[in-house]
Amino acid sequence: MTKPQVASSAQDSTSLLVSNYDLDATLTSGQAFRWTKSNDCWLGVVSGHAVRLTHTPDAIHAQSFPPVSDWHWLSDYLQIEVNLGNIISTFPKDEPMKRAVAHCQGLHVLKQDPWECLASFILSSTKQIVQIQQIIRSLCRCFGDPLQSFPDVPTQYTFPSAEALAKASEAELRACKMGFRAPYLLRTAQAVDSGAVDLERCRSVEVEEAREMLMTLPGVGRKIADCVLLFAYGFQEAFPIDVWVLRALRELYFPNRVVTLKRLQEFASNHFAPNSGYAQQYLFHFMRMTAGRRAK
DNA sequence: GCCCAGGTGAAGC
DNA sequence: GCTTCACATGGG
Repeated sequence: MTKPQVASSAQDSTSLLVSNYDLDATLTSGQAFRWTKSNDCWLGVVSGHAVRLTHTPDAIHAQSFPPVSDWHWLSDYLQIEVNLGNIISTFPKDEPMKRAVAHCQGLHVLKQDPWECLASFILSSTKQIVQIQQIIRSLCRCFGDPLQSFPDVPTQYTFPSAEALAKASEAELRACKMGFRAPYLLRTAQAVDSGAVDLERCRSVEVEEAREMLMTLPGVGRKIADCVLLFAYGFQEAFPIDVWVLRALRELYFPNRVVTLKRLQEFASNHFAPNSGYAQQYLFHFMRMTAGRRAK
């Protein structure tokens, strides 16, 4: 629920009323890579706005630069209207899922810009989250546009457009330390910029067709496609399986058995339906938060 | 030095 | 079809 807004006048801040929302868990769970925290205040860029967020028990307080009269872009990004209780009630009532839910109170799945999400996850393969953040920071400094921002923070940059990256050279991209992912990002940027692949079209087709479209892009396989389907397009049935989730499925659901990735993918989309995407994100965050201290 | 990280694509059976 | 391997880079 948002506070009633005065439609005509721009405001530099607002409060979004929330219940059962954990901003820290949401912004640190490996969905989005550009948020930084200092003094209990999250700083990021959403829809071309520099944003600062703080959290109290019943509200997320937001500041925008420049001021705006409509905050829908932010409440949509944060998915504050989503009722977590309803979603969690659809999870399987098994022991692993109960433990994951207990560790992830208030974790929401964001709704991000498709291009930013796609490009970010192309850069994510076999990288730790801190390194993905470093690469993307460097990419935004080199190819994004400097943003009018709060006077007391470093310059913020927009996420570079497909057009901007399509014009870059592979060597310039490699200078952002993305290694072998550089040609993937470059060729994908060119495909999106040229219109060969239309990211807007994924909004109006079924999940299978959207996944097929995304997987035609270089550097985009099943896992990265599923991340974009879930984190940008809101397909709740997507279930990205990375090394952490693979570990979760094998250790918690199929201990001492040999199960192929394909078989696990089939199991997951049935077992965790209809909100498998949320379930996946809870398992992912649970595994990372408890790494090294989980009883096997 | 080693192994691992929100994988993918190509080459080999 | 399935398995194996190279691919850059940095953290632990």
